[in-house]
Amino acid sequence: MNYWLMKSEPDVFGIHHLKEVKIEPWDGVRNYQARNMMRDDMKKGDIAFFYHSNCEQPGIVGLMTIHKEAYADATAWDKNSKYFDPKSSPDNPRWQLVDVKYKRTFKRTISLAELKADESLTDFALVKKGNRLSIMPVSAQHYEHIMEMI
DNA sequence: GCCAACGTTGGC
DNA sequence: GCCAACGTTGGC
Repeated sequence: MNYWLMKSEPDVFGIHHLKEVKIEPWDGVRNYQARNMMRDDMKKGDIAFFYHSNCEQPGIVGLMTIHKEAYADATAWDKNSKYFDPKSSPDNPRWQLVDVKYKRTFKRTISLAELKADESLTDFALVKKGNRLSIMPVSAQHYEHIMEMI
């Protein structure tokens, strides 16, 4: 069992959207490190924190599970998609995605400020300077600790 | 293979 | 809206 954190802008796709649709392909990841983690390490049943980025209160807002393991991201060869990438094609897909499934919304947002201030989380990738990865692994210890902060 | 230019992320 | 950080691109 692996734990993850996945970022999304709530104006584009927030946890309330996921709650409505239940299952969603996590499309649009165009970063190799993030792709590789989805492709190589994410397993069905893994748990992921849903993180709201680029918004009034950035932070962790809930939980989801990995519902379907990695497969090709078809938005990459859709010319009308904002995620279009001319270098990807159905024959040679460059990008992949997983399906995520809604699990729960926390009764409050665990803010980035709070996570940064927590001494147990100083080596958590999210709070490190310059981190821009939209998908990152979370250790079991960090997962347990964050769950106790709710 | 180097590196400058450029684009994106995302907090503030 | 600003800008630091950092990834990618492409000329050489």
